[in-house]
Amino acid sequence: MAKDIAALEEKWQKNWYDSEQFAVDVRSLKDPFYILNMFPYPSGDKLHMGHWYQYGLIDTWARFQIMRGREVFQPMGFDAFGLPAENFAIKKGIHPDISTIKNTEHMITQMKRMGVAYPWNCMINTSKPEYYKWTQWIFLQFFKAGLAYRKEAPVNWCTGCHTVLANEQVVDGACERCGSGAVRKNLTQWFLKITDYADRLLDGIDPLDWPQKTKAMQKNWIGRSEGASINFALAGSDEKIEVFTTRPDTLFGVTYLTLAPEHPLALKIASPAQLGPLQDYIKETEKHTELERIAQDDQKTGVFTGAYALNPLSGEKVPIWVADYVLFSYGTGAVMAVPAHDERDFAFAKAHDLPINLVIDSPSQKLSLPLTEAYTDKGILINSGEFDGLSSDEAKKAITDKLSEKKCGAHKVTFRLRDWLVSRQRYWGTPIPIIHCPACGEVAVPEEDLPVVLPENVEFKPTGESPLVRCEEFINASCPKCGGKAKREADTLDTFVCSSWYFLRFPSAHAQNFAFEKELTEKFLPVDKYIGGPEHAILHLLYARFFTMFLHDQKLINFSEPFPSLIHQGIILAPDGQKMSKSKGNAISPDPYVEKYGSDILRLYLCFAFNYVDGGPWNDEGFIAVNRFMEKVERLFEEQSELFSGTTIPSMDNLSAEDKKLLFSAHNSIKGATIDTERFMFNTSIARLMEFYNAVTDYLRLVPAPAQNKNLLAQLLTDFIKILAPFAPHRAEEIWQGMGNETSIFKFSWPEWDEKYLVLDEINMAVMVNGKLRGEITVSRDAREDAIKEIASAHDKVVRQLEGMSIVKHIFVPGKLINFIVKPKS
RNA sequence: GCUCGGGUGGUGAAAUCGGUAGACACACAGGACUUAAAAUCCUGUGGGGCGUAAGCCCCGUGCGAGUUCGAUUCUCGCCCCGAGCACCA
Repeated sequence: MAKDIAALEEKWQKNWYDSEQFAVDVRSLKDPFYILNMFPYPSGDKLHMGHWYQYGLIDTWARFQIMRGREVFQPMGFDAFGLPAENFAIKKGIHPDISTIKNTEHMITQMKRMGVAYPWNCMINTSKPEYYKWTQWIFLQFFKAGLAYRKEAPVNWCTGCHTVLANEQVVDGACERCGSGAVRKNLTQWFLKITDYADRLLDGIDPLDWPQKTKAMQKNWIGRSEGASINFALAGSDEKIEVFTTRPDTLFGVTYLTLAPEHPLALKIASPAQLGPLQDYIKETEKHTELERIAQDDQKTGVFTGAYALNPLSGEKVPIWVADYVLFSYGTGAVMAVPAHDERDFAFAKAHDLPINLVIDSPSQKLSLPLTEAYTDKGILINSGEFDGLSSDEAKKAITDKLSEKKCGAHKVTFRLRDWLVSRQRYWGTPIPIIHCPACGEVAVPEEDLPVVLPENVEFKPTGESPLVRCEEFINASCPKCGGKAKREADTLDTFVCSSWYFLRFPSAHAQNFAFEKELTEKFLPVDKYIGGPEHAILHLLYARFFTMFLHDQKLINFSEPFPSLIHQGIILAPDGQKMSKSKGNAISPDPYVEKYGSDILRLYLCFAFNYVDGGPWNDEGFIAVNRFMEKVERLFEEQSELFSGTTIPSMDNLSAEDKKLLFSAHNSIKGATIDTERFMFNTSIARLMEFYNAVTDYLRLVPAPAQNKNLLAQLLTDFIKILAPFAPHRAEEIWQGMGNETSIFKFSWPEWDEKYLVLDEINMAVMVNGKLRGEITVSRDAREDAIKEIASAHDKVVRQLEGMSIVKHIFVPGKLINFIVKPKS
């Protein structure tokens, strides 16, 4: 059996791919329906269960859309640059270019074994010069627009991967890839100015048809806070310290200022006596990884600078401290500390014996010094001069206005989002197309010289310095401006840059002269339905939106959101309910199941056993169920094979009661499967299909052969197999061919249901007494309320319930129920 | 700590503009076919109680309240699980 299935599936794969049935001629499509799966990175050489779940079931959805008459475009490519692919190559001891080619080829073979309907003619690979040439080109557009810049900044350095990381790639203070601790280093790096788009990225979220959670995560990541920037004058100097606060209402409660260790004024303002300890402290904080800083989060360390600042409104003189609980990269890198009304400031003040002044009174609890904890809620101002008695909200505005008036502060909005660090000190990535000239500075590589090709013969093991630095023929160049001796930028681009525009490339996958052809791109995009894992909720989805907005502003495309509609597939867990992982040894490989049962059965199982967006633990028993169903279906079509020759379109007059019942079930199933498949409810779609099957076999069993309506059966079984087709494409093609058809079932359209067959002559209605179900009655479809009331009140059980009771009123829901409200007779 | 999900039979799960909870399966039990088993087909299957039986009654969607003729669905409070964020001033 197993062998036959393998041969059967291979036959149809050959059929589809040899005839290029699913290839797309992008120019001939009029109204394309763009279904996009997040593309895989070839960090391994095999498709895992997650790939099957995503690509297999979305292919089912795509085939369904094809049969519904849509001009489906469901392309596939490979996100081949980047650390995962490079680390794989290092582990195997081969060049990443070779391992990438091998891995992608193997993955394509496996996808074909899955039987996906991809337009292979539109495939892309981000590590090929024909692609990364345009990644470089887009980078240069950012550069020319002033949105790609290089600066020295404290950055996250991964000690394991020997490269800097983006903020988004640091998870719990560690590298999201290798888990090594990230240390802070001051380095000169390339950034993309995503912060310029913070407002638009935030405002664009609400209208998106995305999972609620993903939208919330992205909003939190962008993290808009409203407050004020306030200037504190340095006592005895012209110097000013700017702080950001969301609580200007607590300004009179400031008892000290705190600077981040990296703050440029920190050492500058230090008194001679404090300079030594301060330098030691700053050096000490640099050594710690983010991980260590988080671990010691209760102990608030810091050192006094010896300098003082003046409160702009109260004129009070407060000490200035340096502490590493203040982040240099957020706000202004300096905060006004209000220990009475901020937990962190409170902890710091306690630890270093700094004064605590109460300036907000709680409306609900009595506050008095000494406080046992900070009171961080809003309240009424006290000890705040002219602002006493105002509420926090009123005071925020009043104090900010006053500061603006005195020109020492202003209303300000700050974002949590930082600029995106895109340079990496690793080999396997897109070279940054910049030349450093001693005379001209950073110069863009001229467009006609693109791509800047990644050299092959490079010792690429990570050392902390870009491997390209040591590649003489690469690094040495002449300045495009002055022609003088210059050096190329040796860093490569983060792989997330490659994937921030790939969706634009697919319709013009092989274009030589453009990153993407404007007309085609605008015809295909934005993507109609985007599918991928929830792990990209922030990183990729945020970057891609940023790129799209930028390219829109450059007038290169006419839309600014790439993915108006997105869903995340769930995660298939190991049978123990844990995440599948190689290290835990609990991973279920799809391969043995494909070998034993075939790819359609694996696909069917994944469709039927889970709610698509939830996923869940794998279990073998459900697998047997779908295999059994498939075999029953094949047997049914074999037994009924004579139906498909010699029958004609059924007459819908003179149908027997059984015929009508069958027709009802069939159309009910068609309707359910259509609606449910459209909304990714594959499990219930298959349940409807099983009901359809059960209705047919009940009919065959209960209606004597001579009375069976052959024409009707033939018609309905034809509908049935078409519904099955997207879920079990190979097996359905085989059955379809067995029915005498010569062209692929996917060239035929999905069946339509007719509401008129869903209207029954008689309907069941619930009968309730005081809201409790007491019985069921069968009434004629067009029975009137009073007639139904009469029948219902005559029902045995109702009669019993009505004993000694009088009916107060009744609730009637047409077609559903009648509910009698009764009370004891007085 | 904050944000967002979720909690329904022995199991995977259905059903929420409030309207007959548990569709469709798995597993299990009984039966048919078979020398036997497998496969297949039929019947039953939320829990509890009463009854020889047909049947009847009560309880039931994490827990406790509330709104309603009626709540898995809405509101409030709580418990538990998952995911994400986390010194963001």
